[in-house]
Amino acid sequence: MIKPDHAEPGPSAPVPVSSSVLPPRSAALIVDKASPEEEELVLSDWSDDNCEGSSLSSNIENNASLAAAKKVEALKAPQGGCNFRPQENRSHPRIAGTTSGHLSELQGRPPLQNVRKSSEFVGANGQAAKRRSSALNISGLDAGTAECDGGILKNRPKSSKIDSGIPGFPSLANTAVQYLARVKEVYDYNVYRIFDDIRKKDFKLSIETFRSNTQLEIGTRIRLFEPKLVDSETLAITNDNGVMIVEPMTLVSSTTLVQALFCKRKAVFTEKFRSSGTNIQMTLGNVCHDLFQQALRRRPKVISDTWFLADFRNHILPKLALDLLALDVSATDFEAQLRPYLSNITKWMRDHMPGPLGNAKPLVDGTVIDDIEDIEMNIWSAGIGVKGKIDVAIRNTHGRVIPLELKTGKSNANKDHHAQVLMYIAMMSELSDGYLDPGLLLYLKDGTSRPVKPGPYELKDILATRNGMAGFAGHLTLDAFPDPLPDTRFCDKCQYETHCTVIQQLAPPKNVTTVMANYAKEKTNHLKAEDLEYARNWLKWAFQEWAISSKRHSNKSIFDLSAVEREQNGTTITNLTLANVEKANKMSPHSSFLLEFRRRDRSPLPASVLELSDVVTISTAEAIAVQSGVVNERTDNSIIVKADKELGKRLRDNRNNVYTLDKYESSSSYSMNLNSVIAITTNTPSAARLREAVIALKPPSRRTMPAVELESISSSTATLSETQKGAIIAALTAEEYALIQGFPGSGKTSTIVALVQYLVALGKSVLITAYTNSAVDNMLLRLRKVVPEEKLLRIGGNASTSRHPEMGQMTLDSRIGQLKGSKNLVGDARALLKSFPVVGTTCLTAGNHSYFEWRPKFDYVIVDEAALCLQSAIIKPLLLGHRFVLVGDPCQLEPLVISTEAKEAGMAVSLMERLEPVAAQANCLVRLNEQYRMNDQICALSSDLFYDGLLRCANETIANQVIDHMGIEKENLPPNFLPDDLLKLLLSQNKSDSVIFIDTQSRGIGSSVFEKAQSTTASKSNRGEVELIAKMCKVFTLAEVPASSIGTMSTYRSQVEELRKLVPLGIETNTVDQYQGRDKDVILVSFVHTSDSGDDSKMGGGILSERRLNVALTRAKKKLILVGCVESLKQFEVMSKLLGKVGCIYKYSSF
DNA sequence: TTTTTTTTTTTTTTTTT
Repeated sequence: MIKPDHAEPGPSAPVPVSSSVLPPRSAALIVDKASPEEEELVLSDWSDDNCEGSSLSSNIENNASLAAAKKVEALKAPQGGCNFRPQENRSHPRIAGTTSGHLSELQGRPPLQNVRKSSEFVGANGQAAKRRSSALNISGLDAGTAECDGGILKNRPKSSKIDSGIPGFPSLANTAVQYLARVKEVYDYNVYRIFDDIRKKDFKLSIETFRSNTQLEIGTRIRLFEPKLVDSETLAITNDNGVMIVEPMTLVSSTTLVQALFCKRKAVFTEKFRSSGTNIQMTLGNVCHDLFQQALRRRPKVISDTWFLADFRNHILPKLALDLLALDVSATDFEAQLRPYLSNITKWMRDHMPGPLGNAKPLVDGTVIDDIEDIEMNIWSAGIGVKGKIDVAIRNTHGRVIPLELKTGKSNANKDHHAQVLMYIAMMSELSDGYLDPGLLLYLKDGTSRPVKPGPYELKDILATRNGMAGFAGHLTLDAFPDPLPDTRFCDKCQYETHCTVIQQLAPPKNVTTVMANYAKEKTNHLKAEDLEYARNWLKWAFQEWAISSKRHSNKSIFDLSAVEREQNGTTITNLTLANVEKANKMSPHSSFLLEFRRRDRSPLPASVLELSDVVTISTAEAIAVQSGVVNERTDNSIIVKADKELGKRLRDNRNNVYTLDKYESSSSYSMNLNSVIAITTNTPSAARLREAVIALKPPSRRTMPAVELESISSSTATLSETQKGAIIAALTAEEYALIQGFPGSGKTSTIVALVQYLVALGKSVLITAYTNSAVDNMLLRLRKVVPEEKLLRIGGNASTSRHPEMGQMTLDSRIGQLKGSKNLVGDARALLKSFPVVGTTCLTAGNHSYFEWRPKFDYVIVDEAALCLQSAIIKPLLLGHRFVLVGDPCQLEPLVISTEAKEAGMAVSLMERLEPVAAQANCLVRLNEQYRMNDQICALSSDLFYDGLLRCANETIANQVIDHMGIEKENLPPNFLPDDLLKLLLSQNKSDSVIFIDTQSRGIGSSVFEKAQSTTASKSNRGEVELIAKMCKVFTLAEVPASSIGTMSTYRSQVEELRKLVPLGIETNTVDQYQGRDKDVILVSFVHTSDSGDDSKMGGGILSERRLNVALTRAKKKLILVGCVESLKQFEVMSKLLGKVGCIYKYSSF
């Protein structure tokens, strides 16, 4: 038996392979010139056998792999090509020569061919497209039609020659020996009947490896690579044969996977909670990566510490100010810590980069860099179910592309880093020819570098860990967390300590040591049973919501459907060409890039598919998700995506590339809600206070207001009504919190503005939040008129925020921009940013932005539209202040909850609604019941139906306002446009004609004008109502009612789309939900339902809720026109009540 | 069992057996 060479003690350092010694193109191919037969035989020279760090393996493994290799060889031989690559010969050239003895064993076999020709390499990027398109002639092929088969493209070459180069480990690129199956039946422990989607055939599958110890459930998807063929109908995965990937479309991030090697439970928290938080080491790491990659991109003439330092100071530091603030590190300190890294980066680049940048010295694996193939190469692999970003993809002089992973931490042998590179190697091999090239680790702290050589068993071990992770990651429930570590030594350093211990109480782990159980108990001692119950409910509901939404829009479809199919589903645009690339900021070398895509056939892009600020992935026919970005601009014909980097060189240059953009469904909002729930359980005084108010429902209290103060208020709030003043006083005197219920049109924004104005005058600090960016922007723009702009700061915000020029000045970016050239950036930024008394941001951003981590607490937190906000979304902002004021109306729209189960259990109850009874009793609730919007006819409807008659007009002028217009000449209308009596009603200036219900009488008549509501799979529409409403709008515009003061609305999205097509220009059409908070003189509502809408009683209940109807009825100031089929609508209780209140029901019949 | 819709780049960066 031949002993693997590196089983022998080898203290000698690897002999560097100089490129001048070896023939070009074959430096890695050790060829024994003496033996012609062997000339063809390719041996790897991934020399260096100081393998402790480079392999998890031991001698046992190597012996085993040798044995495995022989098996593989035996298996393959009959098929023809001999793909055997003797792994035991991984040694440096000198030793390679001495192994000819055992090489001779292999003589007589067919020579190896085409195994490692560089021309076969097909990378994820450039080369990929180029090579494959020429080889397969798909350049003329419509990528839209390129078929997907579970993530493995059908047009991938099925070469029988491809192998992994690692005996005992299958090629991941060889689709001929792959199975993508579903478990149909469980025969026995780890014996299944599966249906293979590729061969459309049943197989029996037995799992005989110790790596898989969980039973698969029926319906589970699995991918098998090169399983053992027991017979024509039986497959086996054994320790030595085959690899199984469970749920391959569930992508586990390679970094999470690596974390799992330390603590599986922590890794699952990372995937599901993604709690933010940074530290100095992480920041150093990010900066070093950035600098390294910048140098590779820009290739300065001379590489030096000075270049890096200048780049850092000029371009990175300004963006880093906020992070340093959060870390409380000065720029000087940070720079001092950075310097040693810079010299190591410089040294590595000078040594190893090709000229003129460097000296092209061989890397630690003996190979020489030819070029940099890609930077931050993004890979989504549905083959092994892993995703990741490869720091640097190096092309060496043999044409092989290998991953280089940069690390800034300690360089002592770290299995985790090794494992991460192994995943990158596997993913890259899948995209190329299946050969597992070794990768490299570079430690920038001390400049050491290590090769990472793949071994079959460690690869299998990591993939087994991935399978376990995928099970937990794909399972969105409170009990889908791995058991905690047995001991607690590292727990207090873990950022998920609270998550972990709280969830241990809510969902006890299956196996837990007493030490750990006690630890968790102790850490959660401050929580009462009701606190835990609250956390349990909200975590459970958040997971339910997440689970439903991930089922509906899953990023998995990118692997299951072709681009054309995905486009039909409306989340994708394909058949695109890259029309233009430019820098977002031409002055900055660190600028992001704007990638403009157009249809290849120049046709217009589908409307409303990918919209502004949607996150998208960019794919080509060959590789999924080569990059991600955000939609920055959108016209009929082009879409511009903003991305951190350019597309790889070859991708960009290949004119034949066909691109596909897919909407990326982010789950971060669910994570944020989950984190918020955890936040209220923490052991801090502010969380304890909030628990008392929110969970224990402790009645709030008020202080008495000194007379002086009272006086000063009345002078500065002269324009406000008495109730509005009352609201302000309630807020000012609240010890814990106050609620302001703003009835429709009651001027709650004015009240908030006055309150903030007064607080600022008193020298208090205020955080202003709302769930939506537009509500926050709206408030700040109003505030700007009464509070100096220097006191306002906007954190976060979307594209439309920065499009308000005035808003732009208030944003964090522009505020920090003002400090340009500062000698003490971090200190100055701290002083400046602390000085703003008023800060505006959305609820979710308040819970996530680093600014709020260091800033002193606010005196007040004011939440607008609080009744629209989930309790879990509101917790984090409330923790940022000493007391809070919730403003909203629980009688209008409630928080959006998709899961009916969660909704029925109470998830849609907003905090405002929850606190309302306690606050009312404690005299901490003020109702703004005087409204400044509707005339008394319109007001009465909502008042009677929803407010027990409390809602009333603020004054006579409001109560008596009627529509103002110029009248119309009948001859301006087409003949038979609308009946005369209807025209008269519409334009009537009698107040009693302010509310008109137009009964379309369409139930059951099958009229050609009123089509039945189209019950498609999606939304509903009613063509007849659209036409009627469009006609009425026309009447109003002819009578010179300004289009901007007319609005149309419907509960259904598709009806809104139909309306938008027909309604005269300038008239706004929205869903009812979108109209909340807004008003128009004239409002026309389309109810859509007719008799044949399906199961009416259930349907209407969902969409025609009391709250939604309340919003619909309270948007019009002077004229409210309701259109619907009375017969169909009156079966809904709330609608029949409404119909009883409407004075004027006009029966419309088509003619 | 249907419908509303806002957040949010992504994946990573480090530390610890």
